[in-house]
Amino acid sequence: MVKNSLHWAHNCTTQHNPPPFQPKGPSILATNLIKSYFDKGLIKEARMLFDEMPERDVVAWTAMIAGYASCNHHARSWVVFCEMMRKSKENPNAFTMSSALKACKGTNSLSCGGLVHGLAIKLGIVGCIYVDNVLLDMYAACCVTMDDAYLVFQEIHEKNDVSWTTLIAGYTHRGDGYTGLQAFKKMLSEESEANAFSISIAVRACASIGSHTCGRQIHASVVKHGFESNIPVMNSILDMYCRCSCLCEANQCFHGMTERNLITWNTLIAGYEKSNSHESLYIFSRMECEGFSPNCFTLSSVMAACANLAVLSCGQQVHGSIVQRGLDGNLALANALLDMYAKCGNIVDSHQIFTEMSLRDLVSWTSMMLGYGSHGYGKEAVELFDEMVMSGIRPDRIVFMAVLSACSHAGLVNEGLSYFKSMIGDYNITPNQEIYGCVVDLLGRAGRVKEAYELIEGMPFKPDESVWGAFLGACKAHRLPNLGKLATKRVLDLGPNVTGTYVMLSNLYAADGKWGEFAKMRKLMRGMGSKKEAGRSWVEVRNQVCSFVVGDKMGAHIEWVYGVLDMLILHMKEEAEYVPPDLHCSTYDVAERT
DNA sequence: ATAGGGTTAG
Repeated sequence: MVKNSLHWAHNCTTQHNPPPFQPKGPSILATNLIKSYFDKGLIKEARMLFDEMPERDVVAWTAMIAGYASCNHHARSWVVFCEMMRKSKENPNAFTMSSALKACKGTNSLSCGGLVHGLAIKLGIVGCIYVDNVLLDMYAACCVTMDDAYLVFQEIHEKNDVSWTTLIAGYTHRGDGYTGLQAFKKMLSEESEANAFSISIAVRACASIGSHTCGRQIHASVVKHGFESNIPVMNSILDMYCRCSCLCEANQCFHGMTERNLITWNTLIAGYEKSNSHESLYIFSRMECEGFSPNCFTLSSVMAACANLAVLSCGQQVHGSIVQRGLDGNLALANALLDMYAKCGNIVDSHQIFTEMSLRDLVSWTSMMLGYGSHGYGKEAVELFDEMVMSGIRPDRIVFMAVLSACSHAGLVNEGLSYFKSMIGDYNITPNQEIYGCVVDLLGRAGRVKEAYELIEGMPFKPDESVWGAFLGACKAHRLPNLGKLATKRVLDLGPNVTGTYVMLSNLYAADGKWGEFAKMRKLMRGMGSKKEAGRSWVEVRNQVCSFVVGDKMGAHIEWVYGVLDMLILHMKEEAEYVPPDLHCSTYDVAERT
């Protein structure tokens, strides 16, 4: 009774005569502090303060929801939103909604996002540009198509820069750079001027469709409008040149930048990784000299470069550095590591990384299967594929390619064919040139050349060089020069880039002992002035990678190479009565594919 | 007091 009347008295005084220095209700100070804790990444401190607040209003709740979302703790952000819906007497406002929708986007949860959308309509807070823009973003990120996102976009009465950028990013991030660029052009023609945000994503769109022509145009307008000092804009231009294989321009761009951040370096390192891994590692060392500390992105490109160069000891050093920095829980890095060990010939460590991973994605499984396949463990790769499907991961075209090529190398023809059928029938994946190439290779290696030919004839599109190349390989292996000749004719019909085909055909004649035809073909090739780069092999001797071609007699440290090769041959002989070809004086295989 | 878009890894 006393308590009740006191409570009443308290309410009475605050309502009629509010004391100026003791504001009732939740502390504005505490809410401010929660936000600044999150800004500094002090998540636990923010939570503790929030838990200690005796009263929480919408603003305090929203600060928590927004804080978690901004620190990429999207699931927690959503939990707090749900808690607020149960406990708070106040309704969420537009601020709350946009934060909650950001969390839905972050957890990729369309159902939650739809729920919030419905609630926003019920409470009458759609039409607020902040809410509409993030709704657009959520639908763009969570839906299979852009249809719903575009509906939201159309409904926005006064579209601003953010609406346009979000729309363009929606198309571009799902790989439809073409529509993204169209939207960018529409934005320019309709109302808005380009800003740094829309330019960055438009340049990304150019990169994704491989159009350095469009990219260069936007680069020119960047110079004209004075965006050259904006680092994200310049980073995306740098990335565009790298992805379009314009490494000269990329270099110019990089050196012209007055200010660089870690992403700038990462972009260049990743840009060089595929085409020039040596240079990529050199850029990495320069980056460290200039005082930048590598992160997950840097190290995964560096690891890929080590894998390409097959420098095991280097890769192991980077592995050490990853553990040292506490980054060994990173999924992409673990994927890069297992790929590196496999490509450096160390399938045991590769598999160990795979087993120790607490989380695996499609890339992890694919890399492990490719590793198994290239080491001749076809059966293990097939088992891994089934295990992956059992664990609930839906295979894509690339993982099918991995398992098909593993089957092909291990002679598991019927298994491979059944995966090919399952890919089309169960997963609705239409085979492309590479997949057909794999299946032709699968049949061809097993000597089922006629079936391979029938498969090619039944393809719904024109087979390219890779498909005919696989077929030619089979003709050579099974000594079918006439069929090979026919296949060669078909490749030559395709266009001018055919040096590899001549090499294969000439080797086909050689394998069949038709030295006259062989010589004729080689003469023809010399006349064309074309050169196919010789396939190289390599061994690591005393921490050095020694690379050589078949029949090499004058490479650096060639005596080491032959020493290792002799040792390998000895091992093989002991293992399986293997009879090696005469490696030291191979005459016709100089430019053979490896 | 609380909310928005852009750049890097297979």
